[in-house]
Amino acid sequence: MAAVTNLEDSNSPDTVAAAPRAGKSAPTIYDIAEMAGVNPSTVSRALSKPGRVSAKTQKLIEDAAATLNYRVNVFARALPTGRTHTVGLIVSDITNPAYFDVIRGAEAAAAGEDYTLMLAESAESAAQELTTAQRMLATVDGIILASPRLADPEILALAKEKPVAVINRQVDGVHSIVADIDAGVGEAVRHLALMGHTSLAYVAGPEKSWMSARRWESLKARCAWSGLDAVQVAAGAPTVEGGRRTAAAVRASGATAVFCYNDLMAIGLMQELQLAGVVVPDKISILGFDNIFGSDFTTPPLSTIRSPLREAGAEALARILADLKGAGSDGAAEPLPTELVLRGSTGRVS
Amino acid sequence: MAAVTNLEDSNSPDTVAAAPRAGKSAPTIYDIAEMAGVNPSTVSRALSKPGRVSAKTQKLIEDAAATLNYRVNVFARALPTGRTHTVGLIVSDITNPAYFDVIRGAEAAAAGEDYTLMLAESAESAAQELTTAQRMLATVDGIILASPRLADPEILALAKEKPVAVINRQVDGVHSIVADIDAGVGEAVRHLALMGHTSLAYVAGPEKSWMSARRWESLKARCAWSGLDAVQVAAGAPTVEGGRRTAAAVRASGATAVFCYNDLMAIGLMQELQLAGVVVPDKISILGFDNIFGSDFTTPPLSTIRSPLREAGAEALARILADLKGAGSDGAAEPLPTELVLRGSTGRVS
DNA sequence: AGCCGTTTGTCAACCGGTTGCCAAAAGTTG
DNA sequence: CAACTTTTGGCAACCGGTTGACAAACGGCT
Repeated sequence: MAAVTNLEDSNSPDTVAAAPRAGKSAPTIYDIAEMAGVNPSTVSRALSKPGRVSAKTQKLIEDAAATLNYRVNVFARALPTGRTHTVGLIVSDITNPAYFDVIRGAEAAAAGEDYTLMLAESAESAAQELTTAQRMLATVDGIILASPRLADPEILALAKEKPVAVINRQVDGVHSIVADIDAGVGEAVRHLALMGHTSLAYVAGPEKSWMSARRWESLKARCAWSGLDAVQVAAGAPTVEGGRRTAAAVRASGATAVFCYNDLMAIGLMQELQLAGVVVPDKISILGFDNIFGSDFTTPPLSTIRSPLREAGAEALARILADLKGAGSDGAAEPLPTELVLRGSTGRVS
Repeated sequence: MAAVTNLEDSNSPDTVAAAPRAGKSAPTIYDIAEMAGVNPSTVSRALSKPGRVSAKTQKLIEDAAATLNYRVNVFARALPTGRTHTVGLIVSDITNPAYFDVIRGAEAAAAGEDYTLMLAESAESAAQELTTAQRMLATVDGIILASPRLADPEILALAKEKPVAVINRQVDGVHSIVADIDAGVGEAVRHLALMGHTSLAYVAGPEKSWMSARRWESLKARCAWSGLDAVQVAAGAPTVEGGRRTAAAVRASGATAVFCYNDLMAIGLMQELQLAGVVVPDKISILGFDNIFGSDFTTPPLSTIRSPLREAGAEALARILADLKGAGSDGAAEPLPTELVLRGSTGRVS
């Protein structure tokens, strides 16, 4: 488990000063109370309940707090309130660059609201995801699950404890942030059809991945509509290595264009195919999903369907904060847009 | 310790929109005390001070804790002790894949000791790194700084508060985990000399980067020893984009082989050079550092000097934990080994 | 049994905030 | 100016653990 802390605190990098008080311990609201000549509870209110005390006392207390360089003790605050100003984010695989943007987006949104992000990974394991989530439950105010491998009931159980938002998944009763993959897939299929492809294939990701199934359905539907063939030819771990392993099945399928569950797999597949002498895109076109870091390093650079991951992260965090603030959780927002990023791994059928 | 599969009441009040309901309060040591017929403080000791209570009572208490499915309230514990069982890790840029392994290594080491990792990023800014670190100080037991941009005195100041370990940097008086770059650089220079190169160049990273300076020194020393020319020709942000910007300077230098501060820069440089029609490695050989994810996606695949980042992360965490446990393990361990990874971006001089 | 040194468990005082309840102070109104 | 309403600040009781001091219980020994 790891956390991304934000840094709204504009405390001066005070070189020295440390503790104006003799003792080394940090100043408390009692110190402030004494200095301002009021009761500790008044200090507490001044600092956390805006408007509860008079402007005059407020100023008095804020000044005292400033000169003492006071910072709340988050543990002391969390003990009675249960609130930690922290939101957890669990990703299925931290080495998947696709999560960069999710993390960045959530982090930025958190920082803006004076919240801290706690990051953890589940190593593509549903069991680990569950234990991690339950461990987190004790120390965070809400949880974001990015591409969860958990089953719906488990997610709902978590949501009963604390606000939960899922990314790349649709779970009824839980904030679900999903990209409108139909848009990107539609664009891609149209493009491939134009290039003369008639037989498309899909390489699936993990079987527990809701998004993998969703992508396949979208592709299938679109192909049916366009009168193209579409088959799912393989599945595997959503990694470069996983993609490599599907090469044989893909070749055997005879398809001239193949969609992969994500860019990582697409890259692995392309590498393996090229190793076997298959020219991309002349012999076969390859498409990924996500547009991750490095997807343009390959030769040819990978064509892919871009998802607004950063926005997804920010949106997930915003939903949780809204829940926390008691604001009535609004309905499902409209899905985020996706778009086709055309590079060199797709081309005219030979 | 104990895995906690706690699904409790499965009575679903139908599809209520994410009620942040607190749930029935978690069991406390008071509940355990009552169940076991002892005093709460005895429970506390049984659970945290091994050997302080008799084996009989110990068992009694552990059983009660197990049946109640008890978990300590970390806030309640942290309040009087100040210990949070959390270690912070600050990386300079979370989108740099080089940190994947650092994070993974530290995370694994932490999990093994029942600690939690808190991750933060400083966005390559020394100021932000400092505020982030100071903010973290309040909630972690120790801090790991990966490739810090901070100045030594600032790092030492942090180390005075809580245990600190730095990765990719040498700071006297602070746990410093550095790779033995001389080994990898030596290998690389020997290889290039063999290939006929006589004029090498170095593209530096951020000026505040200790590691960048160190790499340059190592290269310079090695070249002097081998009778080769070596010049630092440019510097820039340690990113793909930063690497691109150095292309002109690199070309102008006339060097036939260039080391880049890291793989990201090497990739950017190579892309820009190729765009200008320079053939790699025929016209110019390129070497990176770190062996990051994606460095083998390029054409030609990047030759690089591999650092044991994962081990570094684990080692840093171990040092901090040792400090925390009071074991004054000061001794600077021997540096971690590096090695040359030869791929396609280096070759015989034309 | 009497004495003495260990264990082992209990009491109570924190750690540093939050918050319900109440009374004093301030502000309004007739 | 009295009666009444609204603010504002203080008191004290938590939140759930940890820990020093101390006494009761225990065990060994003469």
